[in-house]
Amino acid sequence: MHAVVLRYIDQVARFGSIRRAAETLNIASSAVNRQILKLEAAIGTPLFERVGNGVRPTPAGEYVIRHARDTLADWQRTRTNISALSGNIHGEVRVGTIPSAMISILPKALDSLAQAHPNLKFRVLDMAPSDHAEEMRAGRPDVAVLFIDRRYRDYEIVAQLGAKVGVIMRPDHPLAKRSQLTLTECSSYPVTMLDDPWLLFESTLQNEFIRSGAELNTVLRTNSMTLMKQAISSGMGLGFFTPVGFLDEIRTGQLVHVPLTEHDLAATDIGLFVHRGRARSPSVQLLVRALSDEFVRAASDLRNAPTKA
Amino acid sequence: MHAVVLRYIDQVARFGSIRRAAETLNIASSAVNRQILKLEAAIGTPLFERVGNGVRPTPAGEYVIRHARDTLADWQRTRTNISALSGNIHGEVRVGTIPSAMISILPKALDSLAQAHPNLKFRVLDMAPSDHAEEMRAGRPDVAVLFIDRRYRDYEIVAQLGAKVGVIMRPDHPLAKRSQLTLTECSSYPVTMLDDPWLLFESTLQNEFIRSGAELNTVLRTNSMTLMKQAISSGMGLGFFTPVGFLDEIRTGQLVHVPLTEHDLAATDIGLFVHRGRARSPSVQLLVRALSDEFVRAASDLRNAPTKA
DNA sequence: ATGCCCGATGCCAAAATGGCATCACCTGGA
DNA sequence: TCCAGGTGATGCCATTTTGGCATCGGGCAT
Repeated sequence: MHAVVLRYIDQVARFGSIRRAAETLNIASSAVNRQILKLEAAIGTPLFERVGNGVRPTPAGEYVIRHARDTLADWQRTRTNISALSGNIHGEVRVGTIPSAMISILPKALDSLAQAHPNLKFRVLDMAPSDHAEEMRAGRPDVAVLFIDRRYRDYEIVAQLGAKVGVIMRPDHPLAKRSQLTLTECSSYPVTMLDDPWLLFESTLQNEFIRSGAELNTVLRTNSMTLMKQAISSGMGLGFFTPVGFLDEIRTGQLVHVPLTEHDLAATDIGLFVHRGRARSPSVQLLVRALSDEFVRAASDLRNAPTKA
Repeated sequence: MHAVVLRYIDQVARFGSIRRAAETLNIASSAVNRQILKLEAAIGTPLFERVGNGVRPTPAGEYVIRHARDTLADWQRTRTNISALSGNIHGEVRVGTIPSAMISILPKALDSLAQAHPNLKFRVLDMAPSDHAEEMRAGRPDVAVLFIDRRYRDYEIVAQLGAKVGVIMRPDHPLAKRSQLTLTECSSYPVTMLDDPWLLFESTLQNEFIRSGAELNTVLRTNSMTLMKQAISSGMGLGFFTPVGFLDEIRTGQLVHVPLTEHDLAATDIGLFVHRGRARSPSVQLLVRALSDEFVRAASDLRNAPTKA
């Protein structure tokens, strides 16, 4: 369908080297080189700046590279859509999400889909929020579960969940009966912290949390969510999370969630984002529907087993 | 840059005939035919259904055709953006608009741009509102001035203007001193009507207006806005419009605008729509900025010379 | 200074594309 | 009913495009 030069410039840009791009493309470097030279001649502007040890895109090149990648990605989606016409839902859905959603909401949704559609693939992006923001701005994820940010204009929020950040603890903890808490009230008790606390909050919220966090008695610091859960369950300390990651434990009374009063933290909601242009793709629709269901279930869980009576 | 087959299938779909497409492409029909056959073989699905007197796209074909057109259009925009890097703002901006905006807002904005950027081209689409909706849904216009409709999710509303539909008349008309009017109050006086009244209103509003309009004493019915203006100015009858098309006349006191009380009609606002994905294109930005300025100016005009004291 | 890796280029083979003539088929009108 | 004029498909050939290989000249790091 598409001219080879699209793949060529994509790879060349990725490696910053014509020869290495040619290598991964299983093709002679001269062929790749010539395609680029021809394209530059056709456009009338250099697309890559020749530096000693390779090439680097010019501003014009950036445009062309983006166009090439957009085109190839759109072609991939087109193929997927065509294949879906004959009932074969396959292809890959890219999902960006916060860790909380990876614990319960996302796995349940994926599980319910995986059974019915064995050919459906998912790519879940677990990364730093700054990269999330970058991905969202670039429009790469098809679906995302993130703290609500209206600046992602290419995405529509199709569901949301009031998920105040709060304190997770055992029901027999001294603070478990409170209806709300401040960070300073927690400072007299041992707490556990995700080793990458910025994973949980938007950049504006990080600062306050980290600032207050510095005064906290952090008895455990880990990047393992599993260990974290075990530690909190065994009474090792408090945890700071939205209730979303602990729906099951809260419902069964195993753990308790008490919201924090700090306004900036409490104001955060989790949203289900769908890329506007791809919302009609069958595979995306399936996932969105499954996630919506989980959002509804989570909301009802939070209502029935409120953060504290 | 792009494989010829993109242009081929575009034209074939446009004409519903391989031979005629080949003709307009100045190429042998066999070449076009073969490209399509090859593509179908590569995808594994027929893209066109062969009917006796030509071809018709299959559902899979519709997807591919749309992809091809999107790709070519995006490539065009990419070329434009690259050219803009060297300070040469050119290219074509597609604008969809209601007639009212064509009278004052749009011409002024275009005029101010045409002087500074002689290479900038505009394509203004004047058509039935159903086609407008279709165009907007297909995401073809880059910029649009339309009655606000939140369903156009690919577009962002960057400016709006409270523009209640009302009655336009000479200041010495018996109704000119009123602060508001109903359609029935107008029925005792001669009125003028645009021959295509649906051009002015969203489909949901059309019905009421036309229904009431049937009882009006329509002394003049024309599709010429110029004649319309002359007729109202010479006292031939009332006109039903937003004030937007009559800003100059209202400001100078030549004409008067009295809003209608009918709720559905009065609730309409005019919005400046920009396609989300193309808002950053220099040419689009220029036009949006110029139109925004005109929106502001129009809003101030409406405030200073209110529809009636 | 000397390898080493880079992109550019000349030469040739291979592949893709296009043009022409022709075939088989469908459709609409005598 | 049949014929005329249209359609897409296909075989054959010329042209164009693309790719592979060897090689050149030039930066860059050791």
